Amino acid sequence: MSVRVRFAPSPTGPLHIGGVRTALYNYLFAKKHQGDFILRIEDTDQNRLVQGAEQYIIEALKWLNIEPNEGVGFGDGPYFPYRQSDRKNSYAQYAEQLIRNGFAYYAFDSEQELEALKNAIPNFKYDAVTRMQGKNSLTLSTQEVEQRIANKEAYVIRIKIPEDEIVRFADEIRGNVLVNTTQMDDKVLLKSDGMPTYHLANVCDDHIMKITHVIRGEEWLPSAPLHVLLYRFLGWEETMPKFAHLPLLLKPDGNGKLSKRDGDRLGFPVFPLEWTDPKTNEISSGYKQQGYLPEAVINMLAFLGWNPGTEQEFFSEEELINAFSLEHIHKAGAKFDFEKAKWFNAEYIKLLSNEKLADLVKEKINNLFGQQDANYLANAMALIKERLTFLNDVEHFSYLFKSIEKYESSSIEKINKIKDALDIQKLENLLNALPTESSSIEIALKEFANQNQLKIGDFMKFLRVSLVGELSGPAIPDLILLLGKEETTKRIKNCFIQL
RNA sequence: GGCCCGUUCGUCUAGGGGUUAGGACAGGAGAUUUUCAUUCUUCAAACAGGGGUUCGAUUCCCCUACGGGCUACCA
Repeated sequence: MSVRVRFAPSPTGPLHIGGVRTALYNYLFAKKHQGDFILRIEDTDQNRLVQGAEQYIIEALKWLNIEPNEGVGFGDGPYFPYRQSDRKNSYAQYAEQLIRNGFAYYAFDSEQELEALKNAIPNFKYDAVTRMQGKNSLTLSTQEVEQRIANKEAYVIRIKIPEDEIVRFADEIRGNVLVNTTQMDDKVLLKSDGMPTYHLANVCDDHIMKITHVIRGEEWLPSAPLHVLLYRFLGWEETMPKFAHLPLLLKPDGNGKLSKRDGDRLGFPVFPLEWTDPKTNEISSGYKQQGYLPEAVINMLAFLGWNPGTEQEFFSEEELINAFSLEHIHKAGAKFDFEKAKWFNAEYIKLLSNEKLADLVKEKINNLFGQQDANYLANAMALIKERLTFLNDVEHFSYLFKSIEKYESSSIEKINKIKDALDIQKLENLLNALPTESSSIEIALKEFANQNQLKIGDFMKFLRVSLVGELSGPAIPDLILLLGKEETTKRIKNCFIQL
């Protein structure tokens, strides 16, 4: 049987980086086994839908190149539709089937009645010992139940959890997990608005869509026994998917799982793409807009909870697919490491060709500094590639694209004394006759300094401040080569005058 | 509170009955460089605690502590 896995987010907001990792692991697992990766939108809670969230999920997966081969936004497959609200009608019949077979029941308890029960009974849960105190088809006569339904009275359908049984299943990551049904409660399967809850919808759809492995976050572990029971009661236990519950992504500091707030608080993105909340207009930053490369994000995320078992740390997507396995997933939660994310990104930028890098930043550069020649831009990238942590860092290198507007004051102090010793006319002559190869230029500059009794360090500092505006940056000869004789001469004269 | 899951350097992790407990990020020191960055070398840094089992436990078992998750007509 071929592997089929799904990523099933709920469109209640932008896709969180933890969700992205879940999607990634599903994707890698599917590709590794030549299986299918499905995107299913779990929008059974109509109250929590957020405008634009579904589209965001689709775009985020596209940017990261973890594209499903079936599902909402990625072309229909054989189990269309892939949005649960569009499958609404199919769930009630399964809930009814459970009732017919004695595995579920109607419940008419109002919100207030439930509240009263909670107040009256410490640690109340709707279960084998308390369900006989509720208003449901177990306590009401058949006639009354029919009457209430005929009267269109609101009701939910609850699962009837067995009284005292051990439910067990083998988690692919955690091994055997067992729970006694006395710990479980009669969860609502079908809500009063006719929508299924996650539990019912998820089990039905996974069965119908022939999902073979459910790979999801650890927050689902406690409800896995409920799902196992549902498969059993629905008669699908034979083909029940395997479960793999992933460790959670935790806050970098302190405790708890990573949340949207942590990004704002600690200054790193928790979302792949920038997101504007449609209600509050609040903007949350995205990896893309911050200048991350999708390959770096993927590589970084892959290593948060998984390892290849070797010391290799850079993986192309193809290598990731080959190396991936559920056995190498760590059991404990992983604190998100922002420093490591930055490092991965810087490394991936270094791996880029000058042309590719130029291509990625040209829009930003052109907006900031005016239209640049493609060739020039690529040459400029060669000089700063190893200085970039993010693509956006190119904005700090204005001196490559326009003349120096102001010199850093502390740098000026350090080169003041050179003015008396330097013959600017001689220097201009030198520049006019400069070689066209970096190391030769360096030799020529050093000779010039020697011949004119200039300390090489002072001379270089002067050149640097002239060309850059401050005392840091790429090698002087490379800078001269990039800027060209004319611009170089202009900047040096300018600086000399202003000193 | 109850239930479930977890615990190796600050962080991500490898390992697994006998190892100098390995790597990476971050940090320190040094080399290279006119500067910064890069690169290279190098240093420091961990098996939560207590009981077992065993000739031997970081590794297996139990307990405790700590951390996390769940406990909705949310997913």
